[in-house]
Amino acid sequence: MIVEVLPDVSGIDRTFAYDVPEELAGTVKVGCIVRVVLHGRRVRGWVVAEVTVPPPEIDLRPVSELVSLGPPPAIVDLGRWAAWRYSGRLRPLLVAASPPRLVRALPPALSRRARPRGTTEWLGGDATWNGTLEREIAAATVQALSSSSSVLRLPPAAPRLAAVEAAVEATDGRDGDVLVLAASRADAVTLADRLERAGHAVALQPEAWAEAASGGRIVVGARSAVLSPVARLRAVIVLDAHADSYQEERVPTWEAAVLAGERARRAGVPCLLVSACPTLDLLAGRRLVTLSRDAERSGWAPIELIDARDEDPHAGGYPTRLATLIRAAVGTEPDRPVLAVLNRKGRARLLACGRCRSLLRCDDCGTALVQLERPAQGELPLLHCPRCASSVPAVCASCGPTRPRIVRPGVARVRDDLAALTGLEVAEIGRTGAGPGGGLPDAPVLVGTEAVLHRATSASLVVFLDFDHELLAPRYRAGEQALALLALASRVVGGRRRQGRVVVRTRLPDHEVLAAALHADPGRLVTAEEPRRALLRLPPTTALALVSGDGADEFVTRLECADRTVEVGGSAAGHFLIRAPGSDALADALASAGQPTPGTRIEVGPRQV
DNA sequence: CGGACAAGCTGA
DNA sequence: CAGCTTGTCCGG
Repeated sequence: MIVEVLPDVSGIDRTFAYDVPEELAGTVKVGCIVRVVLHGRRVRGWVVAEVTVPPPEIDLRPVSELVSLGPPPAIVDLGRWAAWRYSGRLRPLLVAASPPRLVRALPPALSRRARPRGTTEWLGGDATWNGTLEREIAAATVQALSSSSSVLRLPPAAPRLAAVEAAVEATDGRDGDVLVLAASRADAVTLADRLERAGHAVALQPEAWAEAASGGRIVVGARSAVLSPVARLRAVIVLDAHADSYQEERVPTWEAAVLAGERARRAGVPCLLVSACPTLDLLAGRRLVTLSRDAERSGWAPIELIDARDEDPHAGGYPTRLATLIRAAVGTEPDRPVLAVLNRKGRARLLACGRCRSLLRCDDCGTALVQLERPAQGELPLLHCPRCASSVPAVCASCGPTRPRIVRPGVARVRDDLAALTGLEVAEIGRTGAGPGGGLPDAPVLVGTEAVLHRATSASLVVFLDFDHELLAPRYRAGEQALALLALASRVVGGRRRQGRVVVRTRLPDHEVLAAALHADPGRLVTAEEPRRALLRLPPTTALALVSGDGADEFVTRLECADRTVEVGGSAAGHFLIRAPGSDALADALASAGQPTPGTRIEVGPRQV
């Protein structure tokens, strides 16, 4: 037997043929991790194919050793598809699909145990929900599962466990296992724990890789679990499918929700995407199932707007109403903290009119304008729109020509300002640090970047100190990402049922993202966003890729010769934005340009555009 | 990636 | 021209 082996060596992007010796003949299969001698080195690699015709005039070396079991053949194939779809190498996908530690043999498969119906406990933060909502979620889940590909819109604070259990139960008649993806490792751990306590056998990925492969368990994990070795699937569920964390940040920049759809399609099983705020990309080509208006409303927190245009520009700091709201929340719920969320550090500054303090935005597309150069003495500055690439003089929509002022919260000052304003202890928390024993600091008010929303499990109030940085971020998905933040905040405070509140300080109180959250109707953002995307020819109307790095120039030149369906736009120095009519056309076009030279980065579905 | 080997540079 | 660096090629 002869096999093709892909070495686990980062610089090598091709396979080599090896001979399988007699003693390994029964055990070496596609997906296995083997050791081979390559160029005098002993390296690991994956068996990616069995070959019937040996390459001519090469005396083959033998496979030295079987190192570990690896992804099943169907996952090797899925990895190949993803490498094509995201114009990258297969190796990173096989790394993600492989067990974290060596696996020599699989544990026994679990036989299915019948669980008595109706005994499920609703645990943890879901305790305040009554049974009516769970029944509505279960019915919607069953309805969604009747389509091969659907989006279930569940409000942020709704018990996602109800949807997972309903899906498990509804597909009980079929053979195989349910695969559930969660947006973060922490979420996956929590979900696995709750499912186990409800009596299910669970294989948490990646550590229970072998258990997932042997079958009979619900397979739960974060992004990479979409490549877990489930031999027989009966459904795939992606929770919080809108989350950015589902996209791999290194190239190839594959998206777990996209792979989940393809995996389910190949297995002929339903793929259910669950999200409080489905993006246009998720909705494209899928059936949308929603709850009743009442049920959806109950899962979003009430949003309170603070119009920053009303603030006295000379007073500085935050308005007193903010202090009132924070003190009230601390007073009524002293055991849950107040979270104050600051926009990410180092983001672009916004410009506001020096007179009326309203933001200076592009007349054509609404993007925040930036000031690239200092104006000449006595002249009004020229402002630049990063999206339209046009330059306009500084003119305020309501007061005419104006001298712009930079709006940026003094990052270091915010904590002191809030402490002075509220008279409460305010602690600053970052992505990791602070707090004894890795927990959150024990202060009634916590300030940090959006990471605080991921780190705190519960809060009485979430305050977005300057939401305009999210609303107007120079990325086409800014609106969707901003709504996702409001959804996350709604979940952390527990929606309407837990009397949680979300306060948003903004100069754009009529923005459709805020309207969507205020009305607990994410569809409002979709309606507003759809025509804009079509007009500006952005996804899902088109598919994008960003080519950068050393070989970008050369690669893009070859691409333009090889394929006429794509459109190449240069943007920042050395970066090229590639636009194609769809993701398949994009992948084919990029593949037709041949192998990019080392140092060329191809980011399919770029996030920062 | 990392070893092999060739071409290029330096100093006596 | 030995001895070293730098660059390019290629792997079964």
